[in-house]
Amino acid sequence: MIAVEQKFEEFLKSKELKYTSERKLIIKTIFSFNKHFDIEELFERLRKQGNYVSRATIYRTIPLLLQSGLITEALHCQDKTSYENIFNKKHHDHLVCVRCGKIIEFYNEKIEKLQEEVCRQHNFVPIEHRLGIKGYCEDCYKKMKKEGK
Amino acid sequence: MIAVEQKFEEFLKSKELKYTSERKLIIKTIFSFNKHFDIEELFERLRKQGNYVSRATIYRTIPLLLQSGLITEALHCQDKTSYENIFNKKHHDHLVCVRCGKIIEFYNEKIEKLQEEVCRQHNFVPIEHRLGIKGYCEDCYKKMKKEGK
DNA sequence: TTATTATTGAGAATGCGTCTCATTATATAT
DNA sequence: ATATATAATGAGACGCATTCTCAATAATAA
Repeated sequence: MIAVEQKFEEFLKSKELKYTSERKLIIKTIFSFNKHFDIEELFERLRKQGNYVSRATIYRTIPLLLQSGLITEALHCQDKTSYENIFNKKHHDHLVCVRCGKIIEFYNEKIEKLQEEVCRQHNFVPIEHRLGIKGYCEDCYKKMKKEGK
Repeated sequence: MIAVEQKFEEFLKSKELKYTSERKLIIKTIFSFNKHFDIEELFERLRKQGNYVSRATIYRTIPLLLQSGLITEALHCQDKTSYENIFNKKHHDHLVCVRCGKIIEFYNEKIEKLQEEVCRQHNFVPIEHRLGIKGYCEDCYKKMKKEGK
């Protein structure tokens, strides 16, 4: 069993919850993605593999994965909620292109440190943060200039 | 007429849209708030003032206020979308207490500069950014410790 | 194996937000 | 002022993501 499955199983056990076959399928499928995903994509991918898992079950499993720290809610790019695999991934923030939807991940140590400082100044105990910068990626910016917009 | 109303009227004029009595009521009401608000709160506040404006109209007015730069979408704290008055307000980011919902606004020049640098490194042209740090405010942290959690 | 309890799937229910359309209000030109 | 063109409104239907209900089933521990 791969590490992420083990971690999820341990999490469930600690809460006296059951590691069902549906939950196994869900976690395996999510971690075979390399990117962000939404509920419908996950549902479809499972179905195409021949593993039907009801939407209700998927919706019920997501909060468990969030709590166990294996996934996190991604930026609300358009309208639908999407998630991101963060198991064994270093924390990072995002540049989101508003034109093509491309997501560039970045990490800046200095920004992280400054955030800690801000929290200290306000006697605030941080749990997590989210920094998203919306704008135009290089390609889209060039295209826009060509189109004279 | 106060400045914010004038700015909204000018915005509408520039788009050949009409400055209706409903839009006047909406903007007056929003700017009599000092804080963040959601659609339902706005609807209720208008109704209690004796100014019924349909939800449809409120929903149709919000994008205009966003476009005109008078309000901005706030962090998705719980589940529902909320907005924030930003007319004549300096940009700021947020500390959000996950226990009591308190929002602390902050501004850090160094963080802003570093973000610009990150964008430059990725040839990314920023439009806007959102930094939200979730955690526990001073009071809630103390209460939690007392309760031994 | 049995008992206990959590989990599942189907579909109903909820709730936010959008759309439709007939009626009304606004802005502009006359 | 009045007429004209067009945008805006409200009511309620609608769409869609998410949650809930409940009877049947599966997982765990004794």
